[in-house]
Amino acid sequence: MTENMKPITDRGYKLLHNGAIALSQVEANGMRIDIDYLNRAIKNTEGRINKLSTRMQNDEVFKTWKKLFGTKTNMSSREQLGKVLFSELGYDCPSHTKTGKPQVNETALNSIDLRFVKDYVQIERLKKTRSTYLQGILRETTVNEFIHPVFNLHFVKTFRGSSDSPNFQNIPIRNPVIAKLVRRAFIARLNYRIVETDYSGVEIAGATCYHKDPKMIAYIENEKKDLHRDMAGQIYKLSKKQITKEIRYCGKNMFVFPQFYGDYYLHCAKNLWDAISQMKLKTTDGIKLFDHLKTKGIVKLGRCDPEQKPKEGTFEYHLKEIEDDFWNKRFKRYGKWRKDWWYEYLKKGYFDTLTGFRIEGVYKRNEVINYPVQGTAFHWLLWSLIRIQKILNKYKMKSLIVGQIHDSIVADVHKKEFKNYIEITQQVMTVDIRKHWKWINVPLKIETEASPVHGSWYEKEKVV
DNA sequence: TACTTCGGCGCC
DNA sequence: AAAGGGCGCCGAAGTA
Repeated sequence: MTENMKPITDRGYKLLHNGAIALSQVEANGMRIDIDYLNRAIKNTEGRINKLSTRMQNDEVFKTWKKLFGTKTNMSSREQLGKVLFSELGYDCPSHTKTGKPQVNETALNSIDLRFVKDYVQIERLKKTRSTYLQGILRETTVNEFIHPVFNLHFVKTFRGSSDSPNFQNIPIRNPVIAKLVRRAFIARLNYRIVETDYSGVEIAGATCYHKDPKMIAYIENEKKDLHRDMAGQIYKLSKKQITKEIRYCGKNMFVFPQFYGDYYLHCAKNLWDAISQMKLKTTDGIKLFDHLKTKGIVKLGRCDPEQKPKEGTFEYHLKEIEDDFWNKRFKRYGKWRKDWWYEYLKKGYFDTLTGFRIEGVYKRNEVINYPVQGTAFHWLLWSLIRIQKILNKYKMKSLIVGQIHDSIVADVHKKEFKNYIEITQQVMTVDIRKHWKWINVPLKIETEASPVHGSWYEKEKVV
């Protein structure tokens, strides 16, 4: 256990006890791996890396690099690349690390328009894929072609779980090309299909059990209401009809979630503003967002200097107003909870989760607000996993739980048990759990995705 | 050679 | 008043 966490109720203790037993079975089950595919994929990736590498070595920038570092030249050294770009070639260094060195991450590199730099970013992405994933999974695959990832319950200070050897919880999914390259290696057993069941919006629901804000409850209960869309509309001054999927995405991932995690308007304003050009945002009627905002009187982001008050009429000023409105009007009760929860912690020196644990020690405000929510959300998943596995065992079903990713359960489901498995997860994760924890004050929803029989994890598709 | 720290990046 | 929460794994560079 981490030093500052302990169960303070019988239920809390039992959850971890039964959770450890359940996860040990998950580990023993393991997931089937296509070794032949992995070997092919490694070779292919190798080829792509070599091709890019050759092109880079013929580039003018590389000559400068070699002049600077001679025999010490290492094309995968970010530090060296930083010196080449920011000291030698005179490009602007947008930011520095906490130890004062130039930051050479993807954001910084994307600001430089050179083929050499684009090739570098691409090659690093492929190397990450090769080493951490393709080779990393192959290394952990046993002679009978299974991996058995470890699922820990006692390392994470928020009461979440973690996974290692290999880490089952960070397999690529957002970049579709990389996702396919890696996930194709995870395959279903013969006559089985891979089924992944996610709790949707679980942290928002978890938080609602603490703050009990009636407006948030309404958002969750009413299928027609959509917080991310509403915020996107307020941010970019749009009507519901004008909001595209991309614009909603920005509202969700650059305002709503960051705000819940304790971010503030300056950071949000900058991201939301940059997204307009980077994602080429347009309304559903094809109007560029910059043009649209101009008609509403906003033409500038503002200086985004934390030391200075934002000027009226700027986008940052607008975001400051939205943030105020968000916490003091729209979700007034939630905003009050955050203050009360923090001051209560300052008085007592600890805080308790609804699932029966105490977290003691020195924490920052954002940690005190986030830990109970993150932990509670994971405990819902863990409780469900234990219950589902018990049912699978009790009825001697062939289907097996093979992994857990914080708010989702991955199983290898026998083709004849598919419908049954869906019913079990639905019952346990949305109905039974609310009988176990009476303080859950919002409906819980799940989403299921499944691969074809004999398919790979990459091929999963929504089950309706 | 073995170990640690840092920065980076994959995921929720 | 402060100003994004949580992981694990990799390679580079420094140290012993």
